[in-house]
Amino acid sequence: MRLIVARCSVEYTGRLDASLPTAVRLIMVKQDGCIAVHADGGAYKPLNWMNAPNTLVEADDLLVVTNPKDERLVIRLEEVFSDTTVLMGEDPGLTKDGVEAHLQELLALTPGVLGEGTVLVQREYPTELGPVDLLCRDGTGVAIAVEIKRRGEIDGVEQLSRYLERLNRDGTLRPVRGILAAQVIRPQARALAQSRGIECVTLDYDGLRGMRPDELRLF
Amino acid sequence: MRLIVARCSVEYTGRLDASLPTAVRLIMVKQDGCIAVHADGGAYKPLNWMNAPNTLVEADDLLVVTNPKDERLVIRLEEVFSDTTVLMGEDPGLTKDGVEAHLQELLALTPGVLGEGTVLVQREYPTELGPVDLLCRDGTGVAIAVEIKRRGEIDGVEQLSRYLERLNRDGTLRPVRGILAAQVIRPQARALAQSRGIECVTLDYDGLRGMRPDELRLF
DNA sequence: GACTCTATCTCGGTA
DNA sequence: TACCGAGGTAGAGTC
Repeated sequence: MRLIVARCSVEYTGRLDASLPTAVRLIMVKQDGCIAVHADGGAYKPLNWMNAPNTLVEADDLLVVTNPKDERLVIRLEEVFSDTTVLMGEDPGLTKDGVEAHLQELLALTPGVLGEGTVLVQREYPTELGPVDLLCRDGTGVAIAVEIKRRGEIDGVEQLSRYLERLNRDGTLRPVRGILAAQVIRPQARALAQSRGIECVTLDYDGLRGMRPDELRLF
Repeated sequence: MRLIVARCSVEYTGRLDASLPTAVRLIMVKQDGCIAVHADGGAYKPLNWMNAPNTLVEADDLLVVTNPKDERLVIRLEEVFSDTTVLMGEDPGLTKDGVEAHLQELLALTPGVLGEGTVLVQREYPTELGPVDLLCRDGTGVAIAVEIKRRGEIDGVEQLSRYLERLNRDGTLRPVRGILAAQVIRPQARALAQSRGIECVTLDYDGLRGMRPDELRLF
């Protein structure tokens, strides 16, 4: 990784046009060729950047980065305060715990929390509009489409509504109940769900984890 | 801005749990207190980060960052290769051209591209659910709600559907046509739009810019 | 503070 | 490659 601290101005042309007047900034050039220009505030977003794959040409006081999609980043260096290169090697990468996929996995193992007698039919049940997270049947045999979210918001209700509309066209499934299952559900999402006859279930991630049959046996 | 290059491991707990095994990385500590940990690949996203406002406590070989939302980032420094601080000052910030707001501006000037005789009634026409980008009337006087996007996706269709549902309750407007106008429109969005009777119009940003009356007069 | 929506979204998965 | 969906989305604007 190459770290340049310099007074510079930057122009980007591509998906839109953006320009950055002169100031002192950090320019990060990474091993894979991608570039980010950071100011001294706001952790996340670079002011300007260019992702790999791209081509970096250095000429005089200019850094010109172009990519196959005809995007172009031009950095004019006006005063370089430091320019150092560090060898870092491969990164082993991040492991995450608690994303939507884990919720789905856990809920698939314990569908009973959606109601006494509920059993799993299929995960990622396909429809024309995309896969339903879980297809279940309740204690009386009625089909349930379950949309799982970490945070239940209005989008999730819309998504489930679209699936339900499609699933209810299928005579072998109809009528299909809808359940939005999430760790927290926003009042607005709850209201919209109710107005469409969609049920809301709040999930307790640690609770679900505790109910996994394989883990129960350990204690 | 403080730049630390170090062999380190990182743990984040908060909205989820994430952990990063030992490797050499760049740790950026910015003036506003926010922190980002970068590997030597992938321009945009830090591996881990913590936005302002937060509290940084440095103790021995640990950097512990906590914020009011009970998120916590712990960086264990195992070998520090460099640790430098640079003064950068305020950044004048980025100016952009070609974002959705510009599309809206241009389309408001040339509503005719939505159909012969179409005229603008109002930009940002308010509804209970938020403002409709453009309210127009077509050549025959029928109202049109226009949702403008750079990229037309399924969310845009949902958004416009909600607006249309509200607008059609208004006797002075009803019936209201819906148009999704975007530079590119995804097939799924197009399909959903069609099933809801919403029309799709593809916009050419440079073309629109060329049609602006004030610019036409220049040539 | 809560809500809404844009984004050069990024990133990962899949067909 | 394009499409689709999740994200610790972030960030800006509004109320």
